[in-house]
Amino acid sequence: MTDKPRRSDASRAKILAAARERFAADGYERATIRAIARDAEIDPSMVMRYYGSKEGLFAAASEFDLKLPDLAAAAPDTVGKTLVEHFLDRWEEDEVLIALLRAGMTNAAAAERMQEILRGQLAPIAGALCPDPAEGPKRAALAATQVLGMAMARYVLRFPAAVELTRQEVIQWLAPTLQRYLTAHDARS
Amino acid sequence: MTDKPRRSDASRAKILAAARERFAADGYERATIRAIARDAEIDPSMVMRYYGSKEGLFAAASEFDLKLPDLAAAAPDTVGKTLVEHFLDRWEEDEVLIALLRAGMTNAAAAERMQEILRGQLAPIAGALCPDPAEGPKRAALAATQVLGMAMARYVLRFPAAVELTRQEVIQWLAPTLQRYLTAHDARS
DNA sequence: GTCTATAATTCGATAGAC
DNA sequence: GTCTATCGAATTATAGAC
Repeated sequence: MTDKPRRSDASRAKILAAARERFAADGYERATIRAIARDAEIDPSMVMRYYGSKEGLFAAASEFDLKLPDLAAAAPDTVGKTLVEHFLDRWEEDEVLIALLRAGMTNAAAAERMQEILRGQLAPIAGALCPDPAEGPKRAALAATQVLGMAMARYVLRFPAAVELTRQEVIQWLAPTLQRYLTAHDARS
Repeated sequence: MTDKPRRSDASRAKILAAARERFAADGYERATIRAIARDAEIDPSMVMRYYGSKEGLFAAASEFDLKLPDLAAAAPDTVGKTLVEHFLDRWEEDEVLIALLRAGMTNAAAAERMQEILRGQLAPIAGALCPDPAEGPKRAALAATQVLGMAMARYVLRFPAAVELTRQEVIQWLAPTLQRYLTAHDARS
């Protein structure tokens, strides 16, 4: 499947890096191909040539792997804590998640990509953790509401009180919530 | 403070209603003044005349009152449930909250408006509920992460598993979370 | 592969007749 | 108050020279 390396691979990588930054910072519509090209020190027409259209560029720039750890292997009662710590790291090391979050609010392709990640990467693990495997999608969605809500308040909307939370505080407050969403036998436990 | 009714009040109201719909459905940048005017069956130049600019129109269309009930009066252990029920109603009856959520991701004025609502309307109540009144902003921000995250997943991104949750399920899963964020003595209780 | 030039739209905003 | 006409700027995308 892997093509032989093209001579333009360096340019393509620079474009993708610049695109991720711009989409993360400005959202889909405000991030212009011109600005991305300027950041990448490349002619705008090259971006079109390589990725066909703005949508194609976004699709390429928004591929993402959650890199979830093997939660089943860890102690069952530390699932929530492990997950919060993992997401804190991912939010802060990779701007693609922020880009998806910002763009997903107004761009259908971005919203769909988030759905794919949820369904393909988080739901299976949730199904393995919760009492009824059939509830995987539901448990994953619940966990996503809390994780995405924190990301939005802390990294996008930048509510002062959410930004000022220490890493430890985020972990301590959110871990029990995720633990319950993913492992509780029913909502009232 | 109240000016005498202008002859154009009906037009202004129609514009505001159309603006709320468009901003909620499309976000700030994709919602055009031309489209809003068309929906309101009014000339686009009238919108500019009445509200000065697109930003002015958004500011007028995004005024919002959470209409929070008097939580201190209710039974202390039903605070979470009461709050989830209230927000479910507000999300579904008033599109301004969705508009703010969508627009807040790329528009600074919208994000600021959300901060005002959090600080002015939710934080005081949180301060009255939690053990240490000084923690009002922090507790309110935590509650907001969960409430906004659910709204995003259910009404904006429309994750199937989040959309399919019944009203009862949303209440049962989220109520204990909000209860803990707002009333727990510390994160680990 | 790279760049210039430009097509084709669309937008917010303004000027001015009536 | 209402509308027509239009400006000026910005966008994605394309055609074609080198």
